[in-house]
Amino acid sequence: MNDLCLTNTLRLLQSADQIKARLSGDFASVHGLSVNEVFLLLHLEQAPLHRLSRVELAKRMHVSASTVTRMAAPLEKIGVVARQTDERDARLAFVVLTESGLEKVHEARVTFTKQAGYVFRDRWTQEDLEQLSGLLHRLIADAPGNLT
Amino acid sequence: MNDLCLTNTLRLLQSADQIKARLSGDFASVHGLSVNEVFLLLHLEQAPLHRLSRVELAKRMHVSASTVTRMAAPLEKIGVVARQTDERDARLAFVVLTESGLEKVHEARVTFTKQAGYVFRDRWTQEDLEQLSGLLHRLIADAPGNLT
DNA sequence: GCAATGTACTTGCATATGCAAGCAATATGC
DNA sequence: GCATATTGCTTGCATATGCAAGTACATTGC
Repeated sequence: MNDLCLTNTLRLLQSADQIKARLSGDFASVHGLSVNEVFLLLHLEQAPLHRLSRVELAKRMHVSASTVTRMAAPLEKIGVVARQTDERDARLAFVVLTESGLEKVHEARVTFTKQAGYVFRDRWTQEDLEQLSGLLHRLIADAPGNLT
Repeated sequence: MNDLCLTNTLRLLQSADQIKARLSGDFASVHGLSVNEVFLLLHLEQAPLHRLSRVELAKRMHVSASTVTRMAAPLEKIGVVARQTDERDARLAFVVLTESGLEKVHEARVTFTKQAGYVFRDRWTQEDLEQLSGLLHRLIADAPGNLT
């Protein structure tokens, strides 16, 4: 039982590393973005008003606040996100998706979908996929920022 | 169908990030190792003669060769791995697990198993776990260096 | 046998990231 | 209301990592 938990955890992490390695090449060449940058944009896309505070982004991406600060800077420079302050709380500095950023994330989603298709290309039935989807959902259902 | 592939890929990557974040704290405090270092040791543990060349390690870990070179250095310094050359091919520089390294990896496996138990702690039946195990296995079955 | 090519590893440089400290604004206790 | 604590963000420093170039060795083609 516990060994099965270990097996599953190892397989999950190894699968993720493998998939991430495949994705990173594509995003870099097609969109000039890293996998993590695409995830940041996806989080903003699904957020109300297409914006999130930096700490909220950090929590959802499982990175530190400083990482979000530093990831946002170049994304601002290329115009896909902007900085927005809150009227009530001057500490808050939202990261908000721009029009251009919304386009970018739609393009990235196409690439992502295509690559995701390759990952499961062989011998995966609709039923298999739904089964996996359901099981994985249980791992992230309670966490904030589920992108699915 | 393709959307299901995307959903699964997103969920897989998000689950992995979440789990990795949980693990990293534990390995650091309990063993003084990073998650990636533990994976390196696990790869060596399961390899014939408990050793692998640096490029082989790089492939299995989905990192660059230079990363392996640099990861091995501090691990050598603390004595858990050693460098070993090949008689036939002087280019090869194996990373080999020492006795101390073997102990370390057994300890780390205990921690890993415990944390893996927490990940699946609630409402996961034996059958659920076996189902997930089987599905994830198909994602990494063909890749070299499956740790399970 | 030797030149050309390929492979294994290392290193310099650039980027990415976490932690701890610092700063500014808000919230809390009294 | 004011001192203290907390929160959100940024920055300095250390570590981690990839890419490209360099080095040493092996393999191939002739």
